[in-house]
Formats: sequence, structure tokens, C-alpha cells
Amino acid sequence: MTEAVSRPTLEAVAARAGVSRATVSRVVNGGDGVREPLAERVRQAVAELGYVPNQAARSLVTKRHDAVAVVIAEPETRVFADPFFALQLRGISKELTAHDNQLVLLLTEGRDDHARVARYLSGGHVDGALVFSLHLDDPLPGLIHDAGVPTVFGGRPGWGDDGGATGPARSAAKDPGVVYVDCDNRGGARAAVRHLVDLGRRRIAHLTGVLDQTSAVDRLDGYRDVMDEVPGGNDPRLVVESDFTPAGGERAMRELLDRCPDVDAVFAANDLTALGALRVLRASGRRVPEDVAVIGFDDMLPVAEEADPPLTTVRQDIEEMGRLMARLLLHGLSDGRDRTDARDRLDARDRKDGRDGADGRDRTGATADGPPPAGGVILPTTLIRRASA
Amino acid sequence: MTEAVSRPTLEAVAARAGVSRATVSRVVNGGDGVREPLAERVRQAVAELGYVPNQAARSLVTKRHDAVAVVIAEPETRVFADPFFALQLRGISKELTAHDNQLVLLLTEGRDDHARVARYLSGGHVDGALVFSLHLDDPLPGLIHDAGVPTVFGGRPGWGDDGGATGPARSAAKDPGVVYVDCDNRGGARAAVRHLVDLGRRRIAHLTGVLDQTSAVDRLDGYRDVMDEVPGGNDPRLVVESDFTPAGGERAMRELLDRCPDVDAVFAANDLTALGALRVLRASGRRVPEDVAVIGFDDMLPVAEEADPPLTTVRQDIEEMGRLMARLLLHGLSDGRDRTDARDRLDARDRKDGRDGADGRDRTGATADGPPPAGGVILPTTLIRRASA
DNA sequence: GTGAAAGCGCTAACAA
DNA sequence: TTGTTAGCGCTTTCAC
Repeated sequence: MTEAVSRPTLEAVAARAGVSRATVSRVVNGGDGVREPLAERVRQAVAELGYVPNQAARSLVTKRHDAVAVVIAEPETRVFADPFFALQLRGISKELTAHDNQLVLLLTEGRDDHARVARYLSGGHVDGALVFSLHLDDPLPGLIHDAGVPTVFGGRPGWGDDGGATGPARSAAKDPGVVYVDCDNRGGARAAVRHLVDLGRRRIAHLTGVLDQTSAVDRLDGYRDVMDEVPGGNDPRLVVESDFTPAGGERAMRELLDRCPDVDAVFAANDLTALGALRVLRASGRRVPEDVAVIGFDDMLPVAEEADPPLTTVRQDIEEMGRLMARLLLHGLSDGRDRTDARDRLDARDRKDGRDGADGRDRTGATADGPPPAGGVILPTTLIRRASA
Repeated sequence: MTEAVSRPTLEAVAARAGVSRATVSRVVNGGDGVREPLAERVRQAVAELGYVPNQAARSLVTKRHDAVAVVIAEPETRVFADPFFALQLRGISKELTAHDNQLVLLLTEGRDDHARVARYLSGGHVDGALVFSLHLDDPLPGLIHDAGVPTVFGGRPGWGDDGGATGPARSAAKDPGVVYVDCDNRGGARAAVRHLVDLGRRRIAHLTGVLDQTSAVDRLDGYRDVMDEVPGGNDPRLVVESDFTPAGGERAMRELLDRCPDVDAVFAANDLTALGALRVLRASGRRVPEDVAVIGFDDMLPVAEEADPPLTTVRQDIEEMGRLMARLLLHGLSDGRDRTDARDRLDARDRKDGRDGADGRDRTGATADGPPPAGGVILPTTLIRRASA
């Protein structure tokens, strides 16, 4: 039972290099203001001793942690039924790693965890937070926003979007202090529906997602944007509420066929819903895409590719969303200000990747008036054409 | 631009409660040995000031971090094409949270990251590591094992299993210092194949996974266990190597039909592979399960449920695997020893969940002789019967 | 440019 | 039982 070898300290390195602790510290942290021969000796000593700075000691004085929390609120199992968060995490991780930041993962299991998360975030353990919340009435984003931690949201938060009977009386669209990254749900939906129109379809239905999620609302809005211009397009019977699941898609599709047997195209809120619709259509003897064209959303692999027929769908660059979230947060942090959010630096973000397309200013039109808020960054979507439409 | 309000320190709480810092510290850390009236006053002060301990300062002296790293080596995209890690993470997170530990997520992108991860782990930033490695020749597990951090592996590490021309000359089966959690791949495979036998099938084929992963090897071994007892069962043509993907499943299935047109059952290494097989079978005019029965592995939703026909498959409790990994690590940690692994406490682990079934001692039989190593915990699998077999 | 010294906020002996 | 005291390993003025 030998004692675990304690790792070398600054002191040890200093002794070895024959300099003071301060000098070693300088070299370790960039080496400005240390003459070359000395610096080299220090680097030698560091290498020989295998010195690694003690992060705790460093944080204690700098008050920085080089760590970012990723909060994933998980009100439902669906969250983990698709690779969405995994991809997002990957993007975040890459960006964080590139900036020598650690990723602290906070998964919540219902409301009991909210207090825990809020406490952790305001406890000053991390420099910032990346938060995913799915539901309009989720109190977590509000709690976090109030915790005074620099935060970037994944997906447009929906606080009080529609008058918000349940949520805080605050709207993302009206609170410029909120920074978020989302994909162009509305634009993607528009592209999908336009494609169906171009295909000559006229009785185009929409199976919605869970409408307490902004992504579902935005996709519905995009559908309406196009349908409003199609003669007879705003037939309310063509919109059936569903829930992002295959079973829900089946249910909705059955109801749709009941209401509108003449439907000739379906835009489903996501690929899973489309899958259910596909099955009901087949069972009803309809051919896809000949009789009814179908388009999904997400390009969730392998679902979309392996569907029968393979699904035409709207792809979003999920990994890039994650990467961008991290980038925005880090930029806000290195800004050195004491603002509680990262939006100050929004305009200085890397534009070289050309991600902020013409649709970058899209918002749910319902309540938005005046110039759009500057807090959101919207990534473009792409229509992936396969066999179903 | 007001300064960010600095959070209250122990000192402040002590002053407010009219006691010494030490007393506050005691109360905050469990409160043993502090008389009730005093303790109450301290708790008051803590609440009023909203005091949260500074983790950095605490770690600096205790050398503990209450943080665990989760390392996910990601040699291929497949990793994120299924909810496997997400579920695992959920289990880990729950257990860690229950013990007030933080989860630091380390995602690796190929070998360049190995050094980074190893450095981080030996840098003493976390108390332990939970590591997922998929490939037999992955050097990462070895590096981490050598880093001197208490570690539990997710999935049986395969170091040098088969003589290991590439990997370190070390075998998990021979190194009792290695702790891992896996599902009963071999037993699950046996159950699947036995089920097919019970169904009266005799020409039972196996489409393997990527054979440099222990899970694939173990499933193949399980298949062989049963087939060795079936007359004519060890026809090598019945085993086709595949790669855990739908496309690979298609390829393998086509080759299988070429080799053995009389096949009447297929055990696929996972659900995705089964999906591909299903498609080829259908295209070839065979009915499932009437002509050819099909069984998958993983019970990956929605793939298995939404397959046509819905897939009979072997389910593993992925979340429980994660939970158990964390539990083992934490137990090893609280052991207070300075051993570099967690296996010392293996025998003291919670047995109340009754997870260590009769198959808990299963190993790849190839090189294993003598008593099985004590380092692994194997969770049971369940055969989920649906329509395909 | 380099070193000496003063803490960051906390825990853990040790005294009282 | 409670308080006093000495650091944990590092960064950062401030002299030199």
C-alpha cells in the first residue's frame, strides 16, 4: 500500500529549473516576458517532471474554471430515442476541446432536478452553460437565465411565445439578453412544402410535432407560410396534431385519411412521424410517392435512409449547431465583460463558415413585430431528396 | 458594468453565525460533532447568504474532486447512430448525481486525442474514469489504465484476446486489475439461437458484427455454443462476417443466400444488421418468419419495433449498465485505498438488484483457462419476442 | 526580466 | 464540542 505518487508542483519545477515559482508560472501560461534561455530551461523541467498544473489551485485564484456545463433537460424519453443530442454533444465537445475547456454534463430527470442544476450553475463551478430545453413551459431555462451564468440555449426558447399562460411572462423574442442557436425550422418546412407544391401536389397535409416545442411550432408556421399561397391551401383539416413518434404518426395519418381522403402529400414534423404515416399509407393501399408524397424532417439516420421508400427529408446540421453554441459561449466569455449572457459578442462571431444565411433572421411571426431580436443564430437546412417525394 | 457579485465565503457565514470557520465547515460537511443550536444557527446563515462551497478551494486541500470522467472513444460514426451511449450516460448520470459527483465528458476523435485524454486523466482533475472503448486494438484503454486513475470499463476490453498482435501484450482475462461492465453478449446470443432451434429451425445462420469488437466476438461465440450441439450446425458457410450496419447486413445476407439458399433462420449481430437482412429476404421473395426467421440484438428502438415485421431481438439493459459502472467506480473510490483500480470493492457491491446471474462468469472461451477473472460484471439479457421469429 | 510574498477559500490537525 | 492555525498549489502584484 504505497502512497499514490503526488504529482510535481510548480515548486518542484522551479527548483529543478533553478528559477522561482513565478517564472515557471509565466512560462506555463504562455511565457510572455521570460527570456528565451530561461523559458527553455523551465520547459525542460516541466517535461522531465511531467508537470501538470493543478486546476483547483489555479481556479482558486483566477476564478476561472475552463469548464462549461451542458444541461440537457429531459422531460421525455424521446430525447434519447434519436442521435440528436449525441451529435450536438460531439460538436460542442470539439469546440470546447479546441479551446481547452472541459465539458460538464448535467442531465436532468424532471423538475426535482431543477433546483440542483440551478444551484450548481450559480455555484460558480463552471464558466458558462449550454442549455437544451424542449418545452415552452419549462421553467429551467428561466431559472438558469436568472442564475447569472453566461448561457447559450440550444433551440429557440419559447418563453411566453403565445402569451405564455404557464411560462414566465417573458419572451425570447423580446428579451435580447437571450442567446440561442437553432436550425431554420421554419425555412426548412417551407422548402419541404414548396417542393411538394413544385411536384404538382395541392392537397398537402401537415402532421405536426408536439406543439409545446418551438421546433414544432416553427415547422407548422413554415408549412402555413407556403400553404397560404396555395389556392385552397389553408384548409384546417389538412393539419393534424401529432407527437414526433411513429405511433403518433400512424394515429395522425389515419385521422387525416378519414378527414381528407383526397390528400396527395404529407409533410411530417419529423422522420419518425413520417415513418408512421408511411405505414398507414401502405396499409391503406396508397403508393408512395405516386399517390401520396411524403417528406420528413431531421434526416435521422438510419430511419430516413432505411425507410421504405427512403425518405425525402429536411436535414439540419446538428453537429454544427453544437459547435456554434460552444463558440458563441466561449466568445462571450473571453470578452471579459461581466454581462450575464454571451450576446454581446454575437456580432464578432466567426463568420468565415458562412453559416448565417439569408434565413438567419427567421422567427415565429405570431408575436414578433419590429426588428428581429439579435439573440438568435439560425443555421440553414437542406432538403434531402430520396424516393418518398 | 458593475463587478459580478462575489459569492459569500465560509468566513462570511462564520461571521454571520458568530462562530469560527471550522465550525461552519463541519456543519456544511455533514455536521458531525456540532451541537444542535449552533449547527442550526450556521444553517440559517448559510441559507440567508446563499452560501455555496467553493469547490476549487475544497479540492485543493482534500485532493478529491467529486467528479468522474466519462471517456467515449469514437473511432467510427456508428457510435452515435444509435442511442446506446445516450442511455448509458443517463444511467451514469443518475448514479453520479445521487452521490453528488459531477460528470466530465471526454469525447475522443481518433488517436490524436489519446494523449490529451491521458494527460487529463493523469492530471488529477477527476477521481476516476468510466471508459468506453470498442475495438480490440484500441490503445486508449491501456493508456488510461496506466494513467493511474481508478477506472471502470464499459464493455469487456479485448486486450490481446487472441494473442493480440496489435494490442499491448496484456489480456483483460489475465489482468485482474481491470474492472468492466458488459451485458451478457454470449448468453444473449445463446438464448436467441436456442429460440430459433426451439422453433424447429436447423439451418441457422449468423451475420456477425465487426469482429474486432468484443461484443461481436462474444455474440459469435454464443451462436457457436448452441450450434455445436445442433446436427450439422457448425457449417462454416452459415457464418457471414458483417459490420453492424444495415448496408452490411444486406451485403452479408445476399452472400448468405448465395452460399446457403436453404437457410431457414438468421441471427444477426444487431438490429441494424437484421434490418438489412430483412430487406434482402423480402426482395428475394422469402417470407419472414415463415420461410426465414430473423432475430436481432440490442432492441434498438425505434428500429426493432418499427421494422417490418417487428423484430424479435435480444434486449440489454443499457441504462443499468451505466448505472452499475458508476456504482462500481464510486464504491472503489470511497474505499479509500490507493489502488489504481476499483476491483477491490467488487465483492462488496450492491447485490440487492440481483444482477449477477448465473451467466455472470461468462467469458470468451478461446484463451480463458483456470478460474475466470473477477474483474467483470455481466448484466443479463432478455429475448424480446416480436413477429420476426 | 525575475523573484519574494501575499493571499484565493477551504479543510484538518491540534489546542483549548 | 469549538476555535486556532497552518497550509493545499497556484497567480499576481510589487520590488528589485
